[in-house]
Amino acid sequence: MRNCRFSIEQLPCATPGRASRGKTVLIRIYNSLSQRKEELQPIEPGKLNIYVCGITVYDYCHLGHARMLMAFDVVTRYLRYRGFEVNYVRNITDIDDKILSRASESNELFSDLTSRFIKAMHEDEAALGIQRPDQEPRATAHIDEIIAMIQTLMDKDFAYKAANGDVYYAVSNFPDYGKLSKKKPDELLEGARVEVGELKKDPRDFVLWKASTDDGVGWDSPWGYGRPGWHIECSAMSTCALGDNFDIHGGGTDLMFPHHENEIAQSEAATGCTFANVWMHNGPLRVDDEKMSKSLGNFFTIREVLKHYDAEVVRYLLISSHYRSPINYSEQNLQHAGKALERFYHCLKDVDSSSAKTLTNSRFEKAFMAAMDDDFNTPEAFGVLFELVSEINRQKNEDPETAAQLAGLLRRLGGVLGVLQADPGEFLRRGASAELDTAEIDRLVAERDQARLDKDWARADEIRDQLAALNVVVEDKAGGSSWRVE
RNA sequence: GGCUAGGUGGCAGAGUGGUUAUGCAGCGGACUGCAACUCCGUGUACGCCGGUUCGAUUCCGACCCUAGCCUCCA
Repeated sequence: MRNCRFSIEQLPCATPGRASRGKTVLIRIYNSLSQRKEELQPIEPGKLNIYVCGITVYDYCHLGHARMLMAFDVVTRYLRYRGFEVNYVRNITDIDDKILSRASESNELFSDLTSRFIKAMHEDEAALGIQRPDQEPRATAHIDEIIAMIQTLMDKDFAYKAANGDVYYAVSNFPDYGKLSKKKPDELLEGARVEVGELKKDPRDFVLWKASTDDGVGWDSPWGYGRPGWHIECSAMSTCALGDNFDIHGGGTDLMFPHHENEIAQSEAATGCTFANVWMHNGPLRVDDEKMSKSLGNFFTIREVLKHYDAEVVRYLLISSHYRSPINYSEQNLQHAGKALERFYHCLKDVDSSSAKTLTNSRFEKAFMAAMDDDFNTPEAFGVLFELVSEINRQKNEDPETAAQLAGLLRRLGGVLGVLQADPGEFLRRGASAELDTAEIDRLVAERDQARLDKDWARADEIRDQLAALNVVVEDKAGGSSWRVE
């Protein structure tokens, strides 16, 4: 059974699509920290501060990144649709060992390398229809805040300088360490794979400031020239952007330990406040049922995938499973995703909703919200949208006006999830390759229509076969045939 | 080994203490010149073994299996 982790419990006077500023909003929380479903936490009316661990920009974004970006894209889109004023912050880690080694390989400034990949990331996001965060802080722009936080930790005896110049966090001084990932101190100490360095006082300790060696990249600090550790960057950037305490902290489930655990340790030790109220972790992405990795040869970047598959199909695949479940990226699942979208677009194609009255308070919209309120249950929400498709098809002939309104609703709710915004005819013809002579196809289809009017079935079938050889399928309709690519 | 999360019909994927998920595929029907497309209808499911219960896929316990994390990782 799937536990409810995060559910919008109550939103008085919530007029869908309209801001409900100033209303009292309660969020039911059942997250990794509290493990209590009943716990209700009021949040600042109408406002939600979200911080998500972003990307370390040393290469093109891959499908795993897309999964994370998509999960929180849907979260923020839905919360906004529900009337929340969302402040979505997602950082960029632009200083890191991997970045430095890549820069040295390609013989360029590390900042040039990160600039390139940040630009690429923005392109990939846009291609997938992912809305940009409200703030996108970069680690290198927050060195002062990072140093200040480390200094605070030093002052409070939560950090110490080691013999080699590195500064470490003293885990043993933070009693709650492990509360997020539910690890007990002795388990961590016993873990055979935790390195026992002479520099660390405790094997669980982690680096806050790395003394810089000979690569030349670094900043001056009270502990000497160096650069920040990864974990402290997120603590400093989130606090700087959203304050000591904020509503939701997100990221991939693989970051829960040690990254998010360390963030809690750093921030709560430094500020004395509860760090994030809710922790949301998106599940992993797998490829053909295996972990995606370069060594397995199943590693895909977003831009590679989008060369072969439609962005909306990829989006549908990524959000048709629950955000916490693993997703399996495979050819077969992509095809299923494409088929599902075709069903929606076929429905929309036949009904013109452009001039229809906006439908409010529909039972479909209520069901949609009920699904999404319950921890962003996108699979169930899509189930509701498919029911809506059935209803539209039923009403199409009986009550076109109602059908048009329902189609408008379908588009509007699809928009909340970032899908169903394309022109239906255009979507259904996507995949038409450049070699196809569309004018010639149009001519053949028209000729076949005439042959059918003349009841020249032999000629009509001949043309149909001819088109089929080009992978073109004709669809006969009352007012003339259309075609699409198989 | 430790921790965490799972095991649902041919596939994908929700959910529930007794009542339809949904999509794809299959089957039946409508439509069609015949088809295709589309639409409508339709199912064989809840890892194994115990327990609680009037009743469990749903709660509890044991077991088996899988994945993630424990090292950089979204």
